[in-house]
Amino acid sequence: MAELPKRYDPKSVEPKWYQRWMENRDFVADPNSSKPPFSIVMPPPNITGVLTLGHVLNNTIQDILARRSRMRGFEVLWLPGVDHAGIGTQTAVEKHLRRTENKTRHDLGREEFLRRVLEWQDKHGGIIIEQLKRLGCSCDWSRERYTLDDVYVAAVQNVFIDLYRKGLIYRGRRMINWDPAAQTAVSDEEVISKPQKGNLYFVRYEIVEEPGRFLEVATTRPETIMADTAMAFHPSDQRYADLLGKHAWRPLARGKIPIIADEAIDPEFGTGVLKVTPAHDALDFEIGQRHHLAIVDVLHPDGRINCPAVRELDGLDRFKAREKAPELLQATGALAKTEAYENNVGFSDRSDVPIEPRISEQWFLRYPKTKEALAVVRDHLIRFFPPHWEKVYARWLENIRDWCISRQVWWGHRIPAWYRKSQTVEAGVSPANQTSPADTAPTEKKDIRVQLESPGEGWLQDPDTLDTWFSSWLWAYETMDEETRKKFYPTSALVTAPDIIFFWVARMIIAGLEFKPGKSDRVEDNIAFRDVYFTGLIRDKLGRKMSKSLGNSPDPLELIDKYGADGLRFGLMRIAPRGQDIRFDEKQIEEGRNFATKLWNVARLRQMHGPSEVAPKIDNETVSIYALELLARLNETIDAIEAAYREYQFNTVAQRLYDFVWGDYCDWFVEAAKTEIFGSDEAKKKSALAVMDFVLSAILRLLHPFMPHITEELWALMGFGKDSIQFAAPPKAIALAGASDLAAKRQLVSMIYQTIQAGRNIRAESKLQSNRKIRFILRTDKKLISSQIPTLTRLLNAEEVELDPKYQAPAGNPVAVTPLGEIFLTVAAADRAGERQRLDKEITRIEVEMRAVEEKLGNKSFVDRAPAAIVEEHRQRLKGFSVQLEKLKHAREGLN
RNA sequence: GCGCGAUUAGCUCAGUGGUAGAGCGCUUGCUUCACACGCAAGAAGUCGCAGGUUCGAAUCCUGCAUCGCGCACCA
Repeated sequence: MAELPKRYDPKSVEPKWYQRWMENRDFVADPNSSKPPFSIVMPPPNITGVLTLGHVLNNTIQDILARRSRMRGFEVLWLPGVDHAGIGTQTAVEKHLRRTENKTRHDLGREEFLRRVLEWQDKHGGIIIEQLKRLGCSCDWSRERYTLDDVYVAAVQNVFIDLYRKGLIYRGRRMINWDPAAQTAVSDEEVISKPQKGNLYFVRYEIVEEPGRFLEVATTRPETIMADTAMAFHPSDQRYADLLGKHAWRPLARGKIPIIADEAIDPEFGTGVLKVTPAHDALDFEIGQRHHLAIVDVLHPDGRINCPAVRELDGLDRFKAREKAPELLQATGALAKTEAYENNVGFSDRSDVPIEPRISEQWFLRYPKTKEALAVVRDHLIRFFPPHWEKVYARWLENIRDWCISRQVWWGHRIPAWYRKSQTVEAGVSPANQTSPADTAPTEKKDIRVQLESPGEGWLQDPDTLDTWFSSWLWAYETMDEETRKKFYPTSALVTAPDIIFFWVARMIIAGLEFKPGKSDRVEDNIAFRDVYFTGLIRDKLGRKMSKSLGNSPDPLELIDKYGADGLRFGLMRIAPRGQDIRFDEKQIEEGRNFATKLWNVARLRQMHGPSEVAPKIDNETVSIYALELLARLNETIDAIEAAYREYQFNTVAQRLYDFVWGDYCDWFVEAAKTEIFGSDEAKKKSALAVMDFVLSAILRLLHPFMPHITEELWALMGFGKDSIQFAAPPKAIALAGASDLAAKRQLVSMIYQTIQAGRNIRAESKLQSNRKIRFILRTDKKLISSQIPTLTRLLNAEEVELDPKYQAPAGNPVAVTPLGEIFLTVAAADRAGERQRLDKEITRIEVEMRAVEEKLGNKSFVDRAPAAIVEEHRQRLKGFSVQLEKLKHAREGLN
């Protein structure tokens, strides 16, 4: 075996192994396998997206689950794919079009525009898939799916048709959220409310029946006054009771509007009077319905004012009009006053512009199976990690409203509905200046056909497409063919960010329950997944969300170049507490890289002492006490890791492995074992190397899910297995109970290690240079120790450690009290004053601790009521302290 | 307004009733035969505040404060 280079080089190792894994088809899932199934479907990233740290977090976790399951003997399917992202992709292409050709999609026409999107997709699509491969993701790429695959499109359309026939999908004119930038309807979930600074305008409306008397109204939207069709106050509001049934003059687009009373008005707000604008506000719309008010729409779909009656405002952008309207009111004396005001405004998640509430004819879904969806989570047929998301989920389902599923974009799944040619197909663009109340009842018109194929001559297809999430909600099973589904559905786990709990997770649960893709009709066979793990959000060092505009989002590919995929994965996982937001700091990735180097080097050390054994045998009886301690700790680590995995606590797994490898293995065991490795006793040397091999092999297997490349490389280099580590069984705790005096031996090791630390401490405190070889004297009555002197000498970096049970220390000799006895530093030059100070400090510390323990033991309640073991522990500590104190005080006296 | 989460060392975070922890940063010493992406030692915390339960609280309960998130309201 060639000597390993000093540093691990991920750049050459990582691509090499990934390529080999692909060539061997190691990630390909076999639906006919006799192994038990484990399956995950990847939350599909946008096809034209690029890898973000969020993706890294997400997919590393999925890869860990997949790889661990593969090692544990499961047939693993990790199904990857991409999403067409309707509005997102269309917007990107439109922007590009505007910049390069100064054209809109309407200039090109639907067919040409879609051709351009495909072009765009060819150019930018698939990048993220290659990036996921760089990360080491063990997806079954042969099954990569796309939400616009032919079969998938057909499935989505069939689901639409099915739900329409069941009466759950309907078309209706209703108040929806309109995105004036993207010019499409969006769902409630796509609206984000943000506080917005603006003005509150107090406008006076003259009473028609009582000229000279005015009703004053506070409004934030003076530009919609032309659409007012009533004035309203609370029925119990005595201030205005006498005006009920009278009329007011609308100050812009002057006209008579009725004065009404409605429970929905808050008398406390503003003047207690509301101007009712049914076309442009959801609450006003409801009031309008109750009072059969006319609906006047004064906005174009792009947000410009549509009101020829007021020439000054007509055609103005809504925000310009909001400034202009008060000026007009001012001129006629209708503006009483203006106050600065901050309120919450709904913004489009997509285009980040204020949403316009708007009446529009759209397709809606009345959610099926909401009660069942609540039940499967409440009864833990599906488990959420961390569980507090169950409440968020339940709240959403309990207050669920119908889902507006049609989008006025061209890129996406075309709605399989057909209209007779004679009928105007408006599709979301509602005619302006309606004068009659909208029909909000589900429409079931005779001249609509919902089916895949055109009914024939004279029929036009609905121009709209479906909400992207209306295709995503089938992702858990429509990505699988029947054979695959039989083996792998329901999926085992879902790993996702919590911000799509409503968009995706909840809807997938509903889809599973409604469409029953499982092998039987039982609920258990149809829920989309068993466990849902919600990751945290990755924030920057200052706690801000990562965003393109802030430029605070590091490029994961650069991080991979710098630290290796394994370093990035491990570093990130170690700081990602379950379901808590993560503050990202590149330092943490550096630590991941350093850890990889540490692992590499300890393997390098081992490899310098000859070839490893493939299956090293450990003899509990002949093995050194340090080895026994290490093996016991390995067992503890394995147990802790198992428990952490069960709770999806990946940071705990990573931390335990880090501590075990760096601390227990490298810092303590390997250093102690060097006595034997460099010693002349061949049997002991062999035994020490076998333990090194045994534990290193276990370490590699435990680490493989987190750091797949370096572990595979070392597995091969060390010759621990002929086959890939990917399918090696994870280590199990080994039986140590048989080892004689295990507890006593472990205690001895602990005492030795504590003595070493004490010795190192007095050396450092005595200001002796680390590289200076010095003599220690250990005063102890423990006979066992003599055989451990070489190890003590090595770990103390001493010239010699002398064992002298009767040593009489000269005055001023540095000393530390340890569980083994006292350890002395024999240095003539030791600084007496410094040593005095050190001892005083130590004495004070122990006295303080002692007093606390004494106090506790003096408390009768404690002695009577605390568990006996704990009381005994305190007694032991007290005894230890007094012995220690006596010795330290003795040493201190010698210094006077 | 309702709900959820957070508050522990300078920073990022572990720690679910019994001696306050890690990594980074900082200080000191070291190129010692795997590793300076390293080794060794050290300093550093009234565990947000106030009550309560308990022999004993960072940990359990109540209230409050601050920060963040979600939902509702948003004239």
